[in-house]
Amino acid sequence: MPREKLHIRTLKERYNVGTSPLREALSQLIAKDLVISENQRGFYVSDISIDDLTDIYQARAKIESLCIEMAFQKGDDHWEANALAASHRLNKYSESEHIDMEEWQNRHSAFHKSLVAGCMSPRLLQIRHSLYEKSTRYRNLWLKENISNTETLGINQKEHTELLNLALSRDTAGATRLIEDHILTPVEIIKKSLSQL
Amino acid sequence: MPREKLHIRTLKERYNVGTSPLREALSQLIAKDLVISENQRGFYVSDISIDDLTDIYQARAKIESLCIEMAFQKGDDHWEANALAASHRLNKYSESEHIDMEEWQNRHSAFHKSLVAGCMSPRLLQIRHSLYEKSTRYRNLWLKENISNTETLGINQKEHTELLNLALSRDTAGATRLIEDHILTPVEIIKKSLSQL
DNA sequence: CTTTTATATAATGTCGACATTTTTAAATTA
DNA sequence: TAATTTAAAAATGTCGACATTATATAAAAG
Repeated sequence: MPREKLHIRTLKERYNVGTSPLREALSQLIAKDLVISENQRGFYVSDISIDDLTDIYQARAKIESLCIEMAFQKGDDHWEANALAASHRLNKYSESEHIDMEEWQNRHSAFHKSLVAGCMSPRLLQIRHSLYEKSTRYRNLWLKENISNTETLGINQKEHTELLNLALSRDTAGATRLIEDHILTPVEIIKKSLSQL
Repeated sequence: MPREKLHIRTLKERYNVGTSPLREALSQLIAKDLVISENQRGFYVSDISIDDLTDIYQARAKIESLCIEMAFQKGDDHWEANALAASHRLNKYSESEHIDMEEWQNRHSAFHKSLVAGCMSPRLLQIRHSLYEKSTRYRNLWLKENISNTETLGINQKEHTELLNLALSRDTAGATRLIEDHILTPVEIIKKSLSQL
């Protein structure tokens, strides 16, 4: 849980590893902003907050928008084809009878990834991925609320097909506006979940 | 040097530390993309390349542009005042007799930082800083070329004052165009330095 | 002479013990 | 009783030794 102390001794026993690998693992989590360390005072799970939530999602929206803008400039036939394929996979699964949330998430993120891939910038894509990972704890709150909410999933789906059409017609202004809204949509719902904790 | 092997034994002796702190230091350098590690095969200094150079600088240009755009929307009186002050400090030093490159760099980055600070997004500013650090090895090549080049420094200075004016008049379109050019200017020069290595 | 195999050498990564620092608890003092 | 000091306990971070893996060298086979 956020702000929870991470005792070296406990973690060593839980994962059956020594000091070195454990501390290196924690180093990697620090790089992902999931863990915080104070010198000589140990490790803690990073805190979460509404401010942090909004900052991350706004940054994500802007970065995603930027990647899409660049992708619309540089994207070639293969980019279009891959986006079309990813959209199809997501569409089919969203219409299926029983929806496994993990599989849906995979296809969902694969679709968005196929769109931004056209920007051809390893660094921007890396930044985008990093922000996505940082939003995971908040996204999980959204998933718990909407695990069986078919209505919001339907709206979501409409936005995806619209996004694909905007991509194929290279409507940059429309796409950037839509994607920013699309990403920011869950924020208000998550805010409520957060204040209930 | 890029691609150089980093031997644990050698580093331990050089810095008089044990295994653990050394490996954690290397972990931090890996997070900064300055070091690469292959499992059971040790650590290496990250490679540099023209592709990487252009990618980093283009990403920097876009992120800086984004931060400025947001700062122009959200910036208040204090933001304007701080930018004005930072500009003044940079201006005065650029006109001074003897220029110490380190001090110039401090004032230079402080000026740009004062502009983007208005965006009020810790995450975006963190991303920006991270990219700036990643460009350091390439920037050093530029500095070696232009350490005593007063002409390029003069052009640079004009752009800075123009940027401040655009900020005070909230000319977003003009500022984003200028800042992207401003950041990308050194790229061609660095490319030449790189191909000479 | 080249390629493959076996051996020796060197380097990496992991572990548990130890020294240092922080935290908790008790005792003393105001 | 509250605050400060002192002592005990617990946790962190560092070190050097050891086991494992990769590399370099030498021998053997084709």
